[in-house]
Amino acid sequence: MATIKDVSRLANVSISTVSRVINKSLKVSPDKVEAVMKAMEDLNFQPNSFAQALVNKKSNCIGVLVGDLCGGPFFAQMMRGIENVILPANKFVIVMSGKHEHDREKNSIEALLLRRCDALVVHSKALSDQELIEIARSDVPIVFVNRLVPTLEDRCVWVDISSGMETAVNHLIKQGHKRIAYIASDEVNNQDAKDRMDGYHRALNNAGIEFDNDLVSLAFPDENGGHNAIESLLMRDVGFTAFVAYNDAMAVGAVSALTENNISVPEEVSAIGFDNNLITNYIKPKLTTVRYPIEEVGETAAKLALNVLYAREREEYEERKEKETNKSYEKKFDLHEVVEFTREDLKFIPDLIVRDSVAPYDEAVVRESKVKKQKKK
Amino acid sequence: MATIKDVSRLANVSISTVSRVINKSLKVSPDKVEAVMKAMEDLNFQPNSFAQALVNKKSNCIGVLVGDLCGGPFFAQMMRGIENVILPANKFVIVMSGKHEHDREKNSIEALLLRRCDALVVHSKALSDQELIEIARSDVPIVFVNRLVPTLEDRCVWVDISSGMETAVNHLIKQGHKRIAYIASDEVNNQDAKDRMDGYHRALNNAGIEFDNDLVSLAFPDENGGHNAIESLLMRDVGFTAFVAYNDAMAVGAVSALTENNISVPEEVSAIGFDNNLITNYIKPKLTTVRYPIEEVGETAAKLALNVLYAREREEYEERKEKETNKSYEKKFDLHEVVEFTREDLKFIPDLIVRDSVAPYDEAVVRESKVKKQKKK
DNA sequence: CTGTTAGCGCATTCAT
DNA sequence: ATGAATGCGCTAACAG
Repeated sequence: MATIKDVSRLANVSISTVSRVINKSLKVSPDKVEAVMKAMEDLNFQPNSFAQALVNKKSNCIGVLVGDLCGGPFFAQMMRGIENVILPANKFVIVMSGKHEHDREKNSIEALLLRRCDALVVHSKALSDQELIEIARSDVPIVFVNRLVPTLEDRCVWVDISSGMETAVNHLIKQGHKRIAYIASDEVNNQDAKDRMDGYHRALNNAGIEFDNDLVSLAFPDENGGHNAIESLLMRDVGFTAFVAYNDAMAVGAVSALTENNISVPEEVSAIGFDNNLITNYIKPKLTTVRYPIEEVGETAAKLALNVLYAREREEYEERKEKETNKSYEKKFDLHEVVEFTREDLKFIPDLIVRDSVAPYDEAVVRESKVKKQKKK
Repeated sequence: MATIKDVSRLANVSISTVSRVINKSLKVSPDKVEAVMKAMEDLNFQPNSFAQALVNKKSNCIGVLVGDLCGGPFFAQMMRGIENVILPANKFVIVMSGKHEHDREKNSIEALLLRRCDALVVHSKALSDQELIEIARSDVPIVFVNRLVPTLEDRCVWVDISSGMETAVNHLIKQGHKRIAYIASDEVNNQDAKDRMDGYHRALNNAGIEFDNDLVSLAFPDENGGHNAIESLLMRDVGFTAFVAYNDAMAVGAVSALTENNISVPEEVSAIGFDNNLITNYIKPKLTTVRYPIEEVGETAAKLALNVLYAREREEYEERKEKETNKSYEKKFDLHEVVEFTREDLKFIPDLIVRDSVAPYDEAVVRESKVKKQKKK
């Protein structure tokens, strides 16, 4: 590996001159520039990123903590969003996965910090608000994803889950439905579950529809759970013309349970899932669902992280400018525009993916419907 | 950020002593060790990884080039396999995505090399064998995934796709099927397509079943393609009791086309997909399919990369040992066991995931079957 | 066992 | 505009 020294020798200049042409930090006479360029070319010179990092005190790396890249497409999409922003900014991405385990998340963040990442994008589920606040005191800018940490709201990019659920229920209401069941997760204390339930309540409220606890059916949040939840709903004989589900897996199970009971979707019962899993597009009928704008979340988080970083660089620049004799620090600092993010910019509302599993409320159909009379076989 | 110097001052020792306790490279008297430890604790000292990397000429990072983390679960699973190996080895993972674009793949590899990664795991689709061979001449160990590069076979971890297809067809043959259709991709020149077709041929051959070109139906490799392929097969009126598909999406489309034609799966027609997509488990009947052992591939690739690295470190060690006065280099080099990989270790055979879409061949059913008489409506 | 010293490759200041 | 010299934080050779 050729070094700056080799280049300087070949180009018959000092290493400082070489450094100058690399960084375009100061004027160098055209002929020397050319000589240096040629030498770099000939030697296939690449600056040693560690030496640069050591002296510049920055690594040009953005650290990302994810849950598990394999836990569905979620993190993969987030990563894509992050990359979309980081790579054009000429920085690298280092990923670590915390698997939602407390110690692993903690260690990973420490490791990322140790690597002197310029900024961190963190998706933490296992660490407490207090711990995150502690971590955020670090010198390096940290941004949190999918979480709203108190006192750090301007560092949090999150998705308003409850609004997503509200949108789904509203959609059904607009189609004329009033008896809207909720196929819910039985992990009731989970924040996600609470948020969704909130959304469900709010939509009903706003439409002046009274909440009926009989329409809520709890089960484990997977396909079987959805299946069972519908069975239990049918047994209750409560009558409903539509449902929203906690997630797509439950919705799929619910639809298949309805089909088995000869209840057609969407003719007799409209269905809406949540998450926009791939499956939703493959089953019949294609499932209307609610989509997290995950990629956008990733992009925004990355942008925010970059901006906090840029802002700090500016601060540091101003500081030095005051204290020292006015030098051309702009060049060294390579100052970037910093844009302001409002609370609204950092908050995402899931959108409805309209497919085939919702039909308008139809009095005639309901009269004939098997839903009410159906008993579990 | 505290430095080694701060620690040495606080502990009243020299920086070398501190360095020694950090790296456990030489014996240090217990009392000093304790003092240093305490000082490190107090100052919350973390060695600067760049300074270390600069002087050690290694980064403790493994670079990974993937296609696109979002292109399905493929790369995510591969990453998990890689992480399973790299993290316990106390190294980091840097990922870049090449998106299967020639220039992007090339740039990403260069960037990874520039970062002085200790080793690279590369999944390249867009670069030519020649380019990969060129790249592999680099000082840093490079391992290729899902590709068999000529002359670099011992650096390639790959999946024997054609054997996977063979297994699938064999499974059907063992169930007594003889008229086995192949729902194939129309991208016939694609290497993947060729491999699968090979497997199909081989299985038939070994079972003494004559290849019938009428049983092969080409279409675009997605759900609709599978749908159309079945339609076209039915129009041909050739008669078949089972099919294998190029991928799961096609299989799903094919199954839905059969259902629409009142042909039941698996009673009248057995079906096998390929890839083990999540969907396969969600449709009715659950789809028997062929699974790439992607995670294992990732693990093996990572292990191989690590081993090549360890082997080089050993070489370098031996070299220095000869030339120089016998010092305790083992400590610096921290030599690792290097295990041999045989060709077989690097080659993976996909396995069959048996689900509900395959039934034994049944003469009686076939007599009644609508398959032969069916025409496109 | 331990402290002193000399780089690793680069950016930057200080002279010129 | 340019070269010489200094130091970033650390490891390792050298000399006690």
